[in-house]
Amino acid sequence: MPPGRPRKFDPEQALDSALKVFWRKGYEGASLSDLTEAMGINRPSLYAAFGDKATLFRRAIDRYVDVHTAHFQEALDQPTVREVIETLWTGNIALTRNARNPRGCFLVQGALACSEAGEPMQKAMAKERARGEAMLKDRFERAITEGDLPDDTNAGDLARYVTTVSYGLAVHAASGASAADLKAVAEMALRALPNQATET
Amino acid sequence: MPPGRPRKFDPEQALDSALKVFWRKGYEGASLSDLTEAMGINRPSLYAAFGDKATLFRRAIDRYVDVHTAHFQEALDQPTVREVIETLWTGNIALTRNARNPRGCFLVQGALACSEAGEPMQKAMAKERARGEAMLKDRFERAITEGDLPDDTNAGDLARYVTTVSYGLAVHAASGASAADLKAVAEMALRALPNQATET
DNA sequence: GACATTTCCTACCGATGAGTACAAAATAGC
DNA sequence: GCTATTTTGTACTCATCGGTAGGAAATGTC
Repeated sequence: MPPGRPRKFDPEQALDSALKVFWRKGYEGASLSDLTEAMGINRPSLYAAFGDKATLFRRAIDRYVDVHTAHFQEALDQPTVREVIETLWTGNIALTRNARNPRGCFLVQGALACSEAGEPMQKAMAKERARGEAMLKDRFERAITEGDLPDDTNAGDLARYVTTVSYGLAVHAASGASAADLKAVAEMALRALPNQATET
Repeated sequence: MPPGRPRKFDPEQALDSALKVFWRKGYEGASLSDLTEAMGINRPSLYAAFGDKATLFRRAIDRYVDVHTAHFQEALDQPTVREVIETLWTGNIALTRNARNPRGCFLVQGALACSEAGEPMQKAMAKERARGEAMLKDRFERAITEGDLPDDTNAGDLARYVTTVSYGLAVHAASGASAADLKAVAEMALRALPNQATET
């Protein structure tokens, strides 16, 4: 144990609490009072442990990606494109409708529209979303070489389509759509895949 | 002309300016100073003409629906379901990427995540989105009776799919995706429609 | 020109925003 | 027990938030 008074809170738990506040209220809608209350710590402790509000938000982004998007890698590891996308959307629905978390996707609603002060956060969220899309694109390019997708498939367009549906599902989830409703959308959206047209 | 000092601004123009601020920054990200500056009026004039910030926001919603979603009715009037959806998505892309307006869809990003103070606005936006979806559902039910859609089509699911893609396109547009990119997504998304599977 | 009416403008209000100063409290090492 | 070190808690800072008071200015009516 290092010298000095021991801290009375677990930084990881506190970060999880902060993430939930940002997730529900967005970067600008979350006040420091909201954050400290949810984290169970006082203001100076927050600043000592996490820096300012912007830094805390960035930490929350990383935490979200680490903890709540594990299904993303699981999806990429699926053997077929159809399973990749099915796993992703199913995981998205489970995530955005998980009763233990705020509704919707943090990366979509955390800082979609905001004032100048929030623009760096807006960009950070967009960058993170783009990173996910790029990973999908890579996965689909591999599928083309493997013969799992037709040679003339545009992997970038397909990846963008998949993220488009993901984001749309997230908006619906934020407004309270049920998991069953979202599931029906995902099933329908799967029909757009190349080589999947006549399977249903 | 009524008695009293004449107002020096056009309320409709001022409302358009306020809408753009809300559109870009969201309900909570838009300050009264942002609003009055963009509207070219001072604070008491704003309050006299529009009431408080919440009322102004609601007026902005109505204005948005009236002015910027005209393509929605045009889409509903199309003879076939495919054309309905094509017109809708094409119009959405044109709207959310119009250089004269903020990027993205006001109804999606205006109040997706916010503090308690913004919750009534959040609900108002969701209600407006749901209204659009309900109109699509009605249109698709009509298409079923007309034989334009298979009898076993679930009109509600289809409408939700269409709005899901719309919202996803809006998120992409807000992050700066090009119209061409979005158009490619819309084309792909059309492949999910019943009876459209093998047409491409 | 006097009056009623409406808008405009400056200057303010209390509340809350993010961020911090400073001292008391709690530990480790000696 | 004493010192060095770190965290905690209270109480503050200043800027900005949404909203308003009150008087000057600009019109129509008489």
